[in-house]
Amino acid sequence: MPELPEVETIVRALSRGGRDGLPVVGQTLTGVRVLWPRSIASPSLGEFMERIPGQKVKDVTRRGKFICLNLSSDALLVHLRMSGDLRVEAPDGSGQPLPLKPHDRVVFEFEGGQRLAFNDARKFGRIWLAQDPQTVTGSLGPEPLDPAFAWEDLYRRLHASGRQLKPLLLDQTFLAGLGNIYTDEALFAAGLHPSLAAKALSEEQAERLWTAIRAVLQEGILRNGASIDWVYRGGNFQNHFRVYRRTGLPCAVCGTPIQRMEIGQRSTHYCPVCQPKG
DNA sequence: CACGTCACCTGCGTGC
DNA sequence: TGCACGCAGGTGACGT
Repeated sequence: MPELPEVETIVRALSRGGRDGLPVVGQTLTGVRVLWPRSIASPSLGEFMERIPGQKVKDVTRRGKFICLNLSSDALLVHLRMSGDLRVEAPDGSGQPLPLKPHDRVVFEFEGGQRLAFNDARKFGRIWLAQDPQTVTGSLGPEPLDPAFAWEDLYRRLHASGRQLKPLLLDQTFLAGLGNIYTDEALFAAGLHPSLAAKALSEEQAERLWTAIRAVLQEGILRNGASIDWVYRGGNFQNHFRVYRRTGLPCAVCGTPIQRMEIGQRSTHYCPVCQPKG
């Protein structure tokens, strides 16, 4: 499911409240229930459950598509992959434990009865507990919205690659945070064909791509992400897609039907006129 | 190194 | 109605 804007939306809600109304920052963990052990990537299940109780959530940050809950002595990292989500719940006042929802995989319990549920229908999501978050996120590429990330950096990295634009932009070690939606939208906004060789881009085209990537991510965040199908809650960027899942519909700029192709086993949507190959 | 293929999973929409 | 099939926001492990 979630790409950078969806993850950022969740991080902000966990920090300040929002979405579910309840922040987890400042709360102290009392324990964790693991209903699908494979959701825990590292350490072992036993160690994971042992190290959690007593740790307080200092703050919640994001690196690429990873959610990072910074605890008293560890970092709790969550990757939602395709269908994961985090849900904060307050105790209902009855004194009874809150019921689980379908596909709840891991439930964190806080002092005072509040909970944080990791829900993941497809079971692809993973959770890590690490002293140093870098051991998990260390190989990620630059943050596209980092003020220090300049268009010249993108240009240099594009020219260091022998790959096509689409698979390259999806590679998290190249740039952290883009997924299938925002890659297609960014390439459209930049007027670049998804199968262009990254090396072939001019400085001007690289700068356009840099601007486009940042603009679509910012717009996604502004709209609280995209909610598609049954998975994500709250965002409305899906109502503003210009190419993603719009196969056959007219391009908003030129009216040409949007086309769909496969690149690297991922469906790719583009306007054949606004995004020429040449 | 770049690329293709499969694996991991469940649920939903479509069409027969 | 039932069922097969294709498709889905992601990544990691392989083999070539």
